Formats: sequence, structure tokens, C-alpha cells
Amino acid sequence: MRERKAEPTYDLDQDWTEEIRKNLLHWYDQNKRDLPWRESRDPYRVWVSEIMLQQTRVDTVIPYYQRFMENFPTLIDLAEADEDEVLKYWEGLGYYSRARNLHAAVKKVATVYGGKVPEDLETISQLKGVGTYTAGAVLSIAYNQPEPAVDGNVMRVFSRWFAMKDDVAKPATRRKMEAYALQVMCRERPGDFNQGLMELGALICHPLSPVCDSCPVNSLCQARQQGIQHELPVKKKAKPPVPYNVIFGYIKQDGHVLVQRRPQGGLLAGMWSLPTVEEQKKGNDALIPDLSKNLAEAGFHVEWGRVLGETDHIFSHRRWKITILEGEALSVSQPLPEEYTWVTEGSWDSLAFPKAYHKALRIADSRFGSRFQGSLF
DNA sequence: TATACGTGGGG
DNA sequence: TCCCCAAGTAT
Repeated sequence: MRERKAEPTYDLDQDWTEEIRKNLLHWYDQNKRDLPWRESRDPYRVWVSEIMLQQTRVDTVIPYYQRFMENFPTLIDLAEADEDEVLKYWEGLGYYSRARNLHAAVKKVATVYGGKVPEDLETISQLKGVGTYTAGAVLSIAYNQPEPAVDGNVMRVFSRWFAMKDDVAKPATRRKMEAYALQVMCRERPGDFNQGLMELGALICHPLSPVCDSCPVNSLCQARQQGIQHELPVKKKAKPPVPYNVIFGYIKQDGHVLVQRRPQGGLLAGMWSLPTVEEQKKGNDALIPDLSKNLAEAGFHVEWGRVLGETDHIFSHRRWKITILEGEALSVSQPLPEEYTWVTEGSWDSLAFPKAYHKALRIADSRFGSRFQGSLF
């Protein structure tokens, strides 16, 4: 067992605790949604769903989860897959490190743990991409262990139940919430209790307009009693995205387009792209020599042509103002550097591209009138 | 501890 | 258009 750090304990009123468990579980039994990952308690299936659901809406995840499970029905299937295939099934979901970490972790489980997802907190927490929340979620849902699984929903619910004004953006606040969660936890039904908390946050205890009239525990909620449910949770505002000028090179030769795998770390790590340069201050024109230089260092000499179009793409932390520039490869590196490859124009769905590049490829396709038909998008 | 890391939906 | 948000983790 992992040693929990010495967190303060909160001696909650016993009657309050029992009533909240009873009301929450009863409400969950009556109102829980039919979701694909609730059809079994297979630890692998629970695990995949929890990774996909990180910072991602349920409605967005459902089709991805179904496609993923049809193609990788068991942990061994996923462990034996190529990383490019895994990324292809993650294409468009975002936070792509989740997919690479999950794949690496599943391979470790297959080889080191005999294909069985670890059942103890210490071991499962060492797997890539499995943090405090995911460890608690898998252990409670799949293995019925009384571990807290405190996500954004649970923090919102708790901040209201206990009228807490701690900033939920701070890691220390979540640790405090986990201490509360351990106190309130239903030891008989840990998985349902954790899911009930999250379901309440998702269906009733909304961020902006909580439906307190429909809440099964409204009489037990301190924020409601004080009429401050709309003021909670307290959360520090995020910084706005930083604008960047970006150029995508759409470089052709003999009906093929040059594409490049992005580096293994950082933004869109490991995904395919068009050759790209980005800069905060330079204008787009000033960026062209940088792109030429990058390509020359890889052995490509390019003559630039028309601007094919422009588009914007907003990440959580930066905003790309993209110019798509047509180019013709005059001379080509032999052999082709590892991170580059040629794709037949229009056949983009053989590789996994993030959304920003899908936008650009769609613009280029509309220019050239090719009949691009992506299989997923 | 604060920041990087995607994307899409809704008010 | 803008802002907030959504089942977090790694560093």
C-alpha cells in the first residue's frame, strides 16, 4: 500500500455521511447513464475509458472508445499493435501523449505483469499516464477498492457540499479533496460511489447553473444552504492563448506531398504534420527563410509558390495563425530522413494528423479539387 | 508549484 | 468573438 502523506482528517458528522452515501447511491442507481465503458468491469476497458476521459467530454469520447475497443478488444491486442496504428485511433482526440503513454503502459503490463492490470496502488501508479485520479478510478471501479477518484466533477461537488473556497486549480486543493473523499467513501460500493459523485457533477451539479431542485443531496449541501452555489468552485482564470505566426509547407513532387513526423516531446508529439515553422514575433514572410533552412538541413531544396490559404487553430495555451504555402521540391534528400515521408496527394488517412493539419489539408484539397475522403473525419 | 499539453461544445 | 469548461498527467 502506498503511504498517504499526513493530510489532515476531517471528522464529518456520521449521520450526514451515512445519508449522503445512501442518497447518492440511490440516485446513481436510478439515473446513471448507459455508457459503453459501463458494460463490463474489465480493468483494461475501464483503464482505456479513464485515459480517454481525461479533460475530454463524454460525448466526444464515446465514438473513439467504441472504435478503439473494436480494434483493440483486449490488452494483448493493444500491446501488440504498432504505435502509429494506436495514434491513428486517437487522431482528433487531443492530448496525444495519453495514447503513447497508454500504449507503453499496456506493453509493460503485458510483458512484466503477465497481462493483468495491477491491483495495488503502488504498482498501478507507476504506469505511464496513470496519475492519482486514474489509479483511484481503475482500482475502485474494476477492483472494488475504496480509493478516492477526485476529478473536476468531484472537486466541484465537494467545494459546494463543504462550501470550500480553496482554488481548485491548485494541486494542494485536490489533496485536500482526496482526504474528504476517503472520509465520505462508501466502503461497500467504492466504484459506484466514485462514479456517483462524478455523475452528480456531470448531470446535476453543473459548473455554471447547478440544478439544485433535482439534486438528491440538496438538503445536505452547505453552499445551497448559504445560497452561494453559483460562487463555487473558486478557480483561478487560465491565461489566454499566446498568438504565434505559423507556416505550413505543402510541398509537392510527382503527385506526392512531403509530410514530417513531429518530435517525440512537446506539442503534438509523435503526430504527422506538414513541415512547419512557428514564431511569436516574426511576420509570416520573415518565417519563410526559416522553413527553407530547416528543409535544406534535411536535404530538401524547395521553390515556394502560392499561398494556398490561411486558417487559425487554437490550442489551450497557444493560438496558431497559419499560412499554407505551396512548394515544389527541386531536389530531394537521398535517402529520405527518418522523420519524413511522401504521401499520395489526398490519401491522408494512412497517417495520423492532428486537427490543425487536417484543416490545412482540407484547404489544399479544395484548392486542387482532389477527392479527399478521410475515413474518420 | 506552475505550466505544457488538444479539442470541441455551449452560453 | 470570447470565455469557460471536460472523468488529469508529467515535469
